Amino acid sequence: MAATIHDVAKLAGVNPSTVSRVLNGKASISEETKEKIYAAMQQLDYHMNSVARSLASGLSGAIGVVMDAQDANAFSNEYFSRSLFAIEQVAQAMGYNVIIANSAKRAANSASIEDLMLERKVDGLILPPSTVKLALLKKVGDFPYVVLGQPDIGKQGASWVDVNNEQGAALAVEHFYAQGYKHLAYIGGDESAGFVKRRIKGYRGALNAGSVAMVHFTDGTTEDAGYVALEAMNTPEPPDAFLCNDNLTAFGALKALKAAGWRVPEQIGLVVFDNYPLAAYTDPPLTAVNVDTAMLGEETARLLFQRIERRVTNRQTMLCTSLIERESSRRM
Amino acid sequence: MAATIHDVAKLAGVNPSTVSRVLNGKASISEETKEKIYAAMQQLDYHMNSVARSLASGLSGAIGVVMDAQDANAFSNEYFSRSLFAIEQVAQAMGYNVIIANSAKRAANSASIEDLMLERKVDGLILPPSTVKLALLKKVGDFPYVVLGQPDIGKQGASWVDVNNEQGAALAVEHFYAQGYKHLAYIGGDESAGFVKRRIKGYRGALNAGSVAMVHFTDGTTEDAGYVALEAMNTPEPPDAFLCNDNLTAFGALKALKAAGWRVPEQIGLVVFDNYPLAAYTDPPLTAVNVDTAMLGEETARLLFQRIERRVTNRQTMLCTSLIERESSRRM
DNA sequence: ATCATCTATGCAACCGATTGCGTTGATATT
DNA sequence: AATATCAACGCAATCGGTTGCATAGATGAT
Repeated sequence: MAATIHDVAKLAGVNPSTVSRVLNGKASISEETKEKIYAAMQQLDYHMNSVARSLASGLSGAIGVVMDAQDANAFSNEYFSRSLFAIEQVAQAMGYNVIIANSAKRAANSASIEDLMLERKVDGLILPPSTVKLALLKKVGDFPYVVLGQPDIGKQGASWVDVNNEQGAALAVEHFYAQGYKHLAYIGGDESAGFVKRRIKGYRGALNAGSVAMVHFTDGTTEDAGYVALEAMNTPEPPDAFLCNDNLTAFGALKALKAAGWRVPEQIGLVVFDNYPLAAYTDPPLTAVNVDTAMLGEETARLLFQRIERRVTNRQTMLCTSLIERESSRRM
Repeated sequence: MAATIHDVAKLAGVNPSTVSRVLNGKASISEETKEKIYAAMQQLDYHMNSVARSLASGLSGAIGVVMDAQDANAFSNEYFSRSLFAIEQVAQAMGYNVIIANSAKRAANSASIEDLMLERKVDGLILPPSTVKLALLKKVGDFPYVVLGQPDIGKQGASWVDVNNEQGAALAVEHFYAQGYKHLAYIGGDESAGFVKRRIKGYRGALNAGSVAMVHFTDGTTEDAGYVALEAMNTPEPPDAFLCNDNLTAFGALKALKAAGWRVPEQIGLVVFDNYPLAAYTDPPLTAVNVDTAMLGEETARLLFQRIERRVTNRQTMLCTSLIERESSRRM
């Protein structure tokens, strides 16, 4: 068996509690005693049993990150992955572990998500907006959690961090006008999603007076995006620019438009939400509303740790987007 | 405070150990007593304290998945993400949690990875090939772990699960020949990576007798892939088909080739390793050597759990690839 | 009727830390 | 010199389960 705090104490000729104090730097311990204890730990190759510590301290030393990926493809969602990376960075710096859990495919019970909290496996939770409406949060009480994304509904006063979708959409609209596009359209996404609604709100709000807001929802697939884009072009007053809800949409629209003989960006401008790595390598490269996902994850994790330490009250944070201009919307 | 096993026992009028037995279904307990205990648990809204259980049982109930992402972009690596999704699925079905850890950006010490094991935070570890050479594994002893990917070096007898890269490359070569391409080239990747070496080995082995194996390494960027591809075309005997090491390479090569006036697939065939979701939406769509990443993750997790339960000895598994034929290599 | 078996449950040690309280000796205060 | 203060460390309870051993009662075998 591995050495325990008792073994170390015996070898160093002190009480286990003294070893514990050295380990945690709590009370005042003489240099001499510390030396002996460190030497003993070294000799026995001592490593803390974090489980025992958790039991005694009441803290698990882990946070849970919940996602709601319907399938492997959704999981691989760049947006989430990149945030997760940042979250892990922050957690590791804080000495915390990150436990991931998928709420979507739970075997008939999202209970296991709650159990992360109820069975004290984590000290805090990062949740996707979709889970906020669940019974889950009723049980949360004042358990520390932060929503990664603005919840559509749910109790007021929840902590969340999100990108400013309205601002991002407005940024794209302004860019379109600046480049001489006049008849804009929003394409892609699902009306029921809150972030889509907010983008459309920002898009509408930034339109010139008198403009008609065209919005074309899709089923989210690349194929449907292409189909819907062409359909939009086949109207009395076709748009000359598309703000694409996501990268799959942009890929589909771009492909279909080119195949139908439209020239991008000369005839039609394209801007996509989220600067997916490959956005720079399409033909032409896509102008993108950039979401700093690393920052998003970082802020979310930071806020969660502040909540865990009870240092702050609940709060909501929105991160501004920026525009990365590429060929797909360069007309001037 | 939340209810404990003692509270439940008192309310049910039994001994805590009896409650524990009911909880774990261990010994024989009368239906009558069970009823009383379940009722008490219900009434008190009892939830197991998994930390206490871990301490007593010596099992953490979690596995660790280590990755070595150098940056956020690498982390978002589809390949890894999709496997991770499958791993989480299997773990959740087994009642285990998944702790993720990034070995690359650890604050000056990969020690925190070891600590997952040494501090008993996890019962098993899924490691990337790169970590196998670390001092880490020296400390592993018989601690259960599985490498996700064939290690380049490291002690013999390690457990790993990987896709059969040689077979995949051979599959692509055979396909090229079947489609009438004659002068093949491998492009992309880094010579030092073991999986690249294995792909090239498979590629070479499948070439027709007398063929010259052309291999062009890149720095992994899309830009360099394009540059290198054009350079390859600008030789006395240019290739008429490229087997691309990864999707960024394929994107870069495709873009550069088209820009230089080459027609794909008529003049030049393209096959890419790994069926990245967007591979189907390039122009033309890319033929891909398909890696079943979900299966990869699933097998890896399964093997780990078998190792944890000491039910199997170490073993190595290779998954075969399949070819998804699309336009980029359709000449016939 | 006696003894072996078995079922159902209690008892208490244990897992490996943390921590409030108490004690001891040394230094500082007046 | 007597007392207050404080640094340094020991003691033992505690966190919430698990589990080997013991035991009482019920059942079965001979």
